[in-house]
Amino acid sequence: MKIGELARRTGLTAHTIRYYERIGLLPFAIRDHAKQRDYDGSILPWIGFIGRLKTTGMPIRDMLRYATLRAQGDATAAERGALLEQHRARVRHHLAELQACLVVLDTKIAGYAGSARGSAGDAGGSKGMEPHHDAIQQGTREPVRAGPARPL
Amino acid sequence: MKIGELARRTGLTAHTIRYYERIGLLPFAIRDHAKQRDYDGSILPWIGFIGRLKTTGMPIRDMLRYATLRAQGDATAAERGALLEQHRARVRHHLAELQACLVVLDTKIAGYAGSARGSAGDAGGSKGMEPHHDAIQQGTREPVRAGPARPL
DNA sequence: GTAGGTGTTCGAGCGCGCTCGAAGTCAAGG
DNA sequence: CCTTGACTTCGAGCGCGCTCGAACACCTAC
Repeated sequence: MKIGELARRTGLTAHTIRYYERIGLLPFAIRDHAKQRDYDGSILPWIGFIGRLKTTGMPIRDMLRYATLRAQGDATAAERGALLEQHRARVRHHLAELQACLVVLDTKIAGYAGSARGSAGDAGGSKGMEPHHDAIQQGTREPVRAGPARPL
Repeated sequence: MKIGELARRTGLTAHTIRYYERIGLLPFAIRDHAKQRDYDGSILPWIGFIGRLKTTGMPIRDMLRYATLRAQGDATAAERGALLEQHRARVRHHLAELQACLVVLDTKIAGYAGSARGSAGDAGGSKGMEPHHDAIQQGTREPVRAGPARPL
């Protein structure tokens, strides 16, 4: 399999695949007579797993650590397991946060739906807002004016 | 409330708060006699909400859109509602993805735990891997060698 | 009066994860 | 033979979301 087909099958771009190889996230691919990368199917599960780590927000440097340990063989299994367990804990935490945020979002949206016609006012529950780090206690109403939003 | 206290209460840095004001995500704060920003508590729920949008992965430009609509008053309520609904759909989708990934992670970790001592081999289920975009069908085993991981 | 602490503006820089373009090589098809 | 197209390497550039430092202003306490 050449890089183009691998790209098609993984949803990555050829550029990205080469980039992953460059940084060591993918093994150095065997080249054919014309010095082109020649993949076999065994790379696919690994790329799939990388994709899942990425989806769950693992930074590349951690994936790299995992990949490196993997390359070192069975002796590193325990460390790899620990790494994944830490990651899982982070993912679970994030998941819980997301669920909490979803509830707030639901409330907010319900507020907008409720005030469908006529004076809308402050949609959704404007209390119980949690800050970035659980630091907000006080709460009145959200401000109505926002600055003259530059195009960024 | 001066910017330092607001920073403490929100978990943001003063730098970040100024940045948010600059780009229009926070309203232009009233300045006191010494031209220092003087906040009242009404900003807190808004910052809290921004934090939640951020947690759920909304890009700043979308928050900006929301903030701008908000600034335009009740007439934009419907559009704001739609915006949040779209966002909610994305968050739900992402949540589902995360949960699926968590299952895979669990399996993998169970595999590492199972092979605690002795020959570890390929920990976790090495089948059923989904690619980045559901494009991988084929699957054998993950590669063992990874390139000489450059420091990136 | 002076030191310390907190604030101000401005613009540059950073870390991440790609993304892209240039210039060249190679093989197959008409 | 010549075109087409997929590949190669290399290095620069980008979009995002901050992050930081410089140089200066101001208030308060000693």
